[in-house]
Amino acid sequence: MTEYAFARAKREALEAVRRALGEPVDLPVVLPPAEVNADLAIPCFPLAAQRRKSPPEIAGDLARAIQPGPTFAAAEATGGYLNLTLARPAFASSVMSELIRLGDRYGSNAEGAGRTVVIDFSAPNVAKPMSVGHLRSTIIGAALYKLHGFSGYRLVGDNHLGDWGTQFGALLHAYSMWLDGDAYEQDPIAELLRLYVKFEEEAGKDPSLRDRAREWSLRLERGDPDARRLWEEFVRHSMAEFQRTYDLLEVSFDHTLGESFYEDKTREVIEQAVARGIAVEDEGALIIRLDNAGITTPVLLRRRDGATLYHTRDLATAIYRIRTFRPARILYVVGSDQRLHFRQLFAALRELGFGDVEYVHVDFGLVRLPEGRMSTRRGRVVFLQDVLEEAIERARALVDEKNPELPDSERESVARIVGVGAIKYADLSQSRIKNIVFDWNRMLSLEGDSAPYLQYTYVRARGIIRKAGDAPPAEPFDARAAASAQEWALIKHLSRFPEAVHDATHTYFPHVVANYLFQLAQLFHTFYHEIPVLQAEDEDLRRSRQHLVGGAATVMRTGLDLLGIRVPERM
RNA sequence: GGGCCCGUAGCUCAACGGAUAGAGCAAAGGGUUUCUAACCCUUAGGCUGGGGGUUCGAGUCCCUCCGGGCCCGCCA
Repeated sequence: MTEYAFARAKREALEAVRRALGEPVDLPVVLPPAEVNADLAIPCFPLAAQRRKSPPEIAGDLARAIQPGPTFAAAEATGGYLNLTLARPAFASSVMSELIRLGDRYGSNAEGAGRTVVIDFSAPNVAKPMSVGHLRSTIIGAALYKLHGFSGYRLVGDNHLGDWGTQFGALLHAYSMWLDGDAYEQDPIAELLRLYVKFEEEAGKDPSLRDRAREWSLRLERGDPDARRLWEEFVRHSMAEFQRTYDLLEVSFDHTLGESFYEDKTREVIEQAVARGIAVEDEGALIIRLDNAGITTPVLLRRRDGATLYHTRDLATAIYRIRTFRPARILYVVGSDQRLHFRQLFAALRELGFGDVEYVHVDFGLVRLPEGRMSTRRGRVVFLQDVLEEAIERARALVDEKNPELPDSERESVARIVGVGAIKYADLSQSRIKNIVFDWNRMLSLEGDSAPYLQYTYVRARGIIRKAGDAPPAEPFDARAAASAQEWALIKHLSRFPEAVHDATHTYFPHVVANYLFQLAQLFHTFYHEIPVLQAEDEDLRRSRQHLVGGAATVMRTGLDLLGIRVPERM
């Protein structure tokens, strides 16, 4: 497997220290703060106690022991830190040739080779429009999908539609009572939403409606043709509606196997649990106790009335995935309000003998409105489609203003790329753990720390390359193109892209990549402002700077692609 | 009542246990005859919710209190 220049430098730094000490110590290798004139630093404090020497003494000894060589040009001690300065020409040239050689594969690795990851994401509920709440799972899941692909995993993206359960009983009943045929004809999902809200209102006044809903629910489960036909119609209408949103988001799935797909697979789960002796009757229901795993709330496999529950279906789903895809890892990109549910699910799977799969609940905070939690039932909800359309509209207004000379069709496509990118970036640029209070202006921001800022970086870089006529990259890389602070900072940052990708994949935090790219954008804009490329003093320098610009463009495009964000050539 | 998560500049957020905690927005000022100003450069802004502890070193780990969010067998 390839070791990138930055990782190699860190490894060599440690090895140099080990050689100097004559023993295999393990120390952190960190980046010195900006005001320190060095490229890597090793804190020597942990060595002090055992050696009965002060950290500055040890750092000083090490600095003297490490002679300038092909990797490090200088070593010096500042306080308890050993500060190392990279040999610029060699390092710059390594980074640049990696970039040329790998192109848009730069940053990728083969860690996942031969392993399969199943990613369960998006999973909207049928018969309801997607709200901005569903955006998170969809976008975080899509990013993790690409990130794992970049690490060589075989990928299975599965949209686990909420197309089953008691809510369909309510909907079927409401449909039978209050359907407005014309409205349904016009916009089926809007009418189904109205029916759902209506049912909740009426059931609040007359609880016996819940019994009607249960009856419909039972008819559906038993395969009653009328109930079944309507349900299939609801699913079909919903899928068509979802597809419009997925098209805009440019998200796709390898499978869309909703909960209903597993309905006939729950019996085997129950039998297996009973056979293994882990399922027990309790108050008429069938449960799995998880006290051994430190979980006091048991999993419910079967209700008193014989119906299965979502836990049962989730178990059947996991088992089906394990048998069908043989995954090393299954990711569930689902909100943190379901943490307990997944702890239970994973513990139950281990009890059932499926313990050799790595299960991860990639949880994220809720999207709330300023006035409180979103509630479809109470009409307090922001629809995803509306947000996307508004974003594209705002982006279009801006393109029209900034670049009226672009052809109409290009302005349209730029508006889409920028608008949708802004939405995705607003979500992916912050840690997924925290709750988000939805704010139109914040989510649709097109300046500062936002997708367009990063896209504009690419556009500027591409502008230079285009004007230069796409000349082949300069090799060897001219050392003078790493001489200024701006150039050197940019090169060093480019060298850290593989690490950012790696960290994001391992922690399931796409924002690590987003933050990396934002920094890249800042460094590039500063570079762009102060370092002439096309007007460089001579041909060698010009071509090497051009090469650097090209590398920044490639990394920006690759990184944004991993986040599911596209780049325009002009904007 | 029990459990989990969050609390960092006015606002929204970053920060593998490492040096003087950084950005964006908002505020004040400056920059375009030179590769796209959706940009760049200044300035100002902090007891990292409070209090204890562990560590050479804590925004980060542990305990506790306060504030907010979420969850706690017959919904998903």
